[in-house]
Amino acid sequence: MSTSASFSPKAALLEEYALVARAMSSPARLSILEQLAQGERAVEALAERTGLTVANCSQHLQQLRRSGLVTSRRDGKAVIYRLSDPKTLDLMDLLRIVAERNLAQVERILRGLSGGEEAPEPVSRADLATRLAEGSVTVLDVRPADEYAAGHIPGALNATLADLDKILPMLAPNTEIVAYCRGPYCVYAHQAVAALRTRGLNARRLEGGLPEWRKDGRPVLMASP
Amino acid sequence: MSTSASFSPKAALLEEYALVARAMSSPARLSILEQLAQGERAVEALAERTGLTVANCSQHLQQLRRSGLVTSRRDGKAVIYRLSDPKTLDLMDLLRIVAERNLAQVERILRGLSGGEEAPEPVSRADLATRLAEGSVTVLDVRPADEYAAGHIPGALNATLADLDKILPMLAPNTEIVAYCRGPYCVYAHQAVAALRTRGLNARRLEGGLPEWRKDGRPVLMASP
DNA sequence: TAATCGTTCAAGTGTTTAATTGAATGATAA
DNA sequence: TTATCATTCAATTAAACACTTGAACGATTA
Repeated sequence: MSTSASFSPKAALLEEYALVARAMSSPARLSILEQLAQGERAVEALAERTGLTVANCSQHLQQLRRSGLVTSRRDGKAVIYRLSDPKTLDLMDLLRIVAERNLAQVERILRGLSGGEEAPEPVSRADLATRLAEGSVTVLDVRPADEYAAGHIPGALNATLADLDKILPMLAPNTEIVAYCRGPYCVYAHQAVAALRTRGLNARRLEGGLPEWRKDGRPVLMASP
Repeated sequence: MSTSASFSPKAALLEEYALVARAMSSPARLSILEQLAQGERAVEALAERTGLTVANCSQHLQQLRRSGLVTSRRDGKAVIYRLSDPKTLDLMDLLRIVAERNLAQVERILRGLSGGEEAPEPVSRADLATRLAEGSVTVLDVRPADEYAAGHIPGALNATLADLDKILPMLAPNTEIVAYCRGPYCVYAHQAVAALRTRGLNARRLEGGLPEWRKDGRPVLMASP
């Protein structure tokens, strides 16, 4: 081009920034990042949870590593990956927010998740914390049982979407239910809220998910070892 | 995996988020976004300032439009593009921050801009505002003259890197100089600070650039019409 | 109405990417 | 050591992308 130096530092910087954006420009890699937001994971676990083959997942992880978003360490035979920077969570969240604000398609999909009904405003984490202290709320963790076991909001019940009916008897009809899942990219909480509301229950979604709750420094109950 | 959008709503959502990230995954498009952060622009102006051909620039703009990051309107013969959402600025800034924190290469390039010297901490916008009120600082706008004319921080001098020596006599040696340019993606301020410091002057960089200053609601002096 | 100008489209070329398969690595356990 | 297991590499195919060129469009002006 017409820039003064053949290797302008500015172009080099833009190249690096673009590398990070490119790492986030594939649904598969966003899915991996969402998993890593829950905590560090081995390749096989990531592959299983994202529905990718192990080899393919490994390739995507290499790309994420080149972009600096994840790092890895060895633990025996396994290679464990993790997010290298908590700010990556903020970046993913902002990416989602910008997409929601500017892409009509996103609005449409989210509306579809709520069964066409108007979804209520989510509950902020601060609100949930105060209401938990009062005991004026039932918290529902909509993630798979193993993720619940690895850590959850103290006092939360656990049920996947498929098991939702089984815990209905435990939900007092006049107490509001707050559902959460993995985080802003996870749609379980959206779907659970829609399902509960069609059953006449008063349910809302927690803003963000467990990683955001943890990042705020709020208490998380871990499984006893 | 499936390229056809909505098998599962979750996959469809990730696809949309990835679309936004993909739009930011090219140096050319980041360069265009940086220009649009200054204000709305016609295609030809964007092409000239980014060093792209008009046709190529137009293609990139189509992609940015598909991702929802920019919108356009017609003004006579010209089509004027602008950022559709101020949050895009935040997203670009966070992308840069994450890249700087996690890619050693970025650190290296930035160090190169400062001539190997340790660069001083940038001045926050709040600090500059109070020190401007005191008159205890000289502000230097390092952008091209036409961009300076279109709006700048009140009281700022203007000089490009090439013209820096011409304004040296106007800089009091015992008053700190604060240099700014287009924003966090622009390297002019970095380079100007390095150049001034080798001349023995006390210079620092403003955090962010004019778009960020404006976004904070701080005063900007516009050219009289 | 026709001519003009800025912008966009369509087609072609060379490069990069995602995903698959099967083989190669590297650490552990027998 | 050898066998085993999780992970990565290498080679392949099909798809997507960046950029160029020249033509087409749409609003303005002559």
